[in-house]
Amino acid sequence: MVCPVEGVLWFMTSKPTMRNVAAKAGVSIATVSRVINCPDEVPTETVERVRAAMAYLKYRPNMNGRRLKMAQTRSVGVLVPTMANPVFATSVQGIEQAANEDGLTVLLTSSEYDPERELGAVSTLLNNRVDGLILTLANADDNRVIDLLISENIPFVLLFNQPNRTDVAAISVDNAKSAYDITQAMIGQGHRKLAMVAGHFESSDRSRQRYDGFCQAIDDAQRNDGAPMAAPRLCQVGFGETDLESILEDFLTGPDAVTGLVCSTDMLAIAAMSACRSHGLSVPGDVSVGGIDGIAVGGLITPKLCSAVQPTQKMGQQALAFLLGLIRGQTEPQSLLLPHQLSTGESIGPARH
Amino acid sequence: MVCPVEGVLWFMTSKPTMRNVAAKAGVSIATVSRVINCPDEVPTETVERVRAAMAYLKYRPNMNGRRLKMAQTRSVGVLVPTMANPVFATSVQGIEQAANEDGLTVLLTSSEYDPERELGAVSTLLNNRVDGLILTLANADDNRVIDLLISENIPFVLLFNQPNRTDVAAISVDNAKSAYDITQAMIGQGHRKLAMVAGHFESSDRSRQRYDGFCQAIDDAQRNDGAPMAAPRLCQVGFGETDLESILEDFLTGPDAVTGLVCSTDMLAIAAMSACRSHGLSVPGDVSVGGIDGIAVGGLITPKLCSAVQPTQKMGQQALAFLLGLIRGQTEPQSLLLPHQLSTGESIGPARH
DNA sequence: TTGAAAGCGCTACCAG
DNA sequence: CTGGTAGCGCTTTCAA
Repeated sequence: MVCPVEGVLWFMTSKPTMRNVAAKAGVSIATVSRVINCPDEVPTETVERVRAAMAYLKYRPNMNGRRLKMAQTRSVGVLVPTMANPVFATSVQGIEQAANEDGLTVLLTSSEYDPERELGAVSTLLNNRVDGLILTLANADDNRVIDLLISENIPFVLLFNQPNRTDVAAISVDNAKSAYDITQAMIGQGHRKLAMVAGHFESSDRSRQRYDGFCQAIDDAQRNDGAPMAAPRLCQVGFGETDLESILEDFLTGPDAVTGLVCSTDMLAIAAMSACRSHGLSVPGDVSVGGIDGIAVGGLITPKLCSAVQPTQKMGQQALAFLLGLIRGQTEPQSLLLPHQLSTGESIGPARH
Repeated sequence: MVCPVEGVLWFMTSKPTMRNVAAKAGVSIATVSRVINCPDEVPTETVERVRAAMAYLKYRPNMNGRRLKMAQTRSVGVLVPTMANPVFATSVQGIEQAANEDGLTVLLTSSEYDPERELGAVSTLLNNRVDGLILTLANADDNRVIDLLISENIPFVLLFNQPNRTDVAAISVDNAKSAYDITQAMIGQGHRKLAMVAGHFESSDRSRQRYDGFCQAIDDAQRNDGAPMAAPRLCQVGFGETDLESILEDFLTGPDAVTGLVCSTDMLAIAAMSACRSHGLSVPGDVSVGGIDGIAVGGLITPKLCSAVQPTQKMGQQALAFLLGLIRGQTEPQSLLLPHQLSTGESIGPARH
């Protein structure tokens, strides 16, 4: 009986494997493997015969077979809150680009800011035996995901998170400092009544850190420069909130109306500016807005009048490079705080007519 | 000698496998497999013992082993030009969400609008034996990727592409019609001199299709309504172009200056509006701008004065549902044209963050 | 320079 | 209801 695997029937039935290539080229599968992985150790003539067979059969190496055998899977897992936020999306673009250059496969998941889904997503990624992970967590402190990753001893890099503990790898801007600088700049422009617009703290540790910086700046201005600052105010907005008009009403109207809004993120800044206009306020003029994040590389929009900018796509690339170092054991986990660039004055924006 | 695999040493050395679980629970690996895949066929008592062993050992099923064995890998590949464009990013968010609900793993790649990279990325995806693909191609006509996919007989859905051939699955708005409607609306507002701002045709077939619709609308207005239209003008912009100020100068100044710009995409509309302001023009007022795309669900910004909108996140979800149908063989490939909603008047608005 | 063979972790078939 | 077993496609010794 003809061995079906080296016969002809499989041709239409299933995808060609190394066996078929080997049979076609008249060599063993070990040789085919060598041609794929270390062609230098095989005579040119043989290499060519095998390559010809591969081309003829349209052979495609099965990564799953390889992964099962090898220690490394050459894949990385990525977890972000949502791709609907351009900040995260561009960072993923950076990750993907860098991964592509290294021939790594990217497995993508999103949590929608839900810690429960974070855990599930990471679990799936681990089941896939990724070599490492890049994550943006809702809250990086006391996080079960981090405990899990550490206990499983798998390399990971936090992106945008700025955790308390210093033994985990993290790449971020200095959230508190960014907010501090923006607030200070706005105070320098004469603002005395300021509010911060931020996401709920439980779904974004960045929010809380930025709020801290905001308060600190007001406090310092009062204390050191004797500026007659109104107490810092906070407007917390839930993720997914689509319209800030009514939410911001208390802040934008009445005798205690603020003259400036410091926003925790670009998206909130855009939303806030829209809300300002809905209330008949001009931006700038009656009110100023400042935002953190800044979408710079490949630059989309920076619709803020005052912003702390760090190119997020580049941050993604850096995160992958960092992760690679960890995977290879060449680097130790550490917190990397990237400098932000403060840009004041009006920048481009669809928000202005 | 103690069999190392069931001994104790592996504990620190390697990850636990079904063997270890089986040994711990005092059953065979076949039973462990059943507990995972069809617990109903196993007595409750046994199930619990096995589950306990899994928990104790922190067992994690290895998807690569499973994939090697099974016909389906329960993974899908996604290819977009870039995640830096919110339109694609939100669509990926939709795909990821839907995939997550179905327990599918998403492999993400990006082409940066480069056909060469498209082919490489898809090739990698196929090496991973994904069950199907969702792709946004630079140009879906006469595309080697499509030929490859068809010859390999693997299910795929085009997203945003609107190919000539009718035997491939595609989900898109009607590009020509969108541009036609926007242009018509602007003509209705009194504009007689219009230009289209579009990406280079070779890196986006949508651009060309939208330009066709633009020209058609002007032609029809002239022919049927006798409107004294100036000839349609075209400003082609390379992907990644960040500043349209000088590029648009010829269109915005001089005696032949246009009064309106129809933009092929949201991103271009944003950039165009910015350029208009740089030239001292108010938007709207001296000039009007209209854009196609529209980021609606999860909506970021729709900074257009006149736009054709179709929620892109939902499009991603639909694409995955469509793909699932193809994979299961329940659906035939067909082109799905989603309706666009024409929104005129000023709408700058944010939404989620 | 090459090949035979032993698995990687898993599923599914078949026999008990 | 359970266990033994034959691979899935691949890499990697170890011999020849």
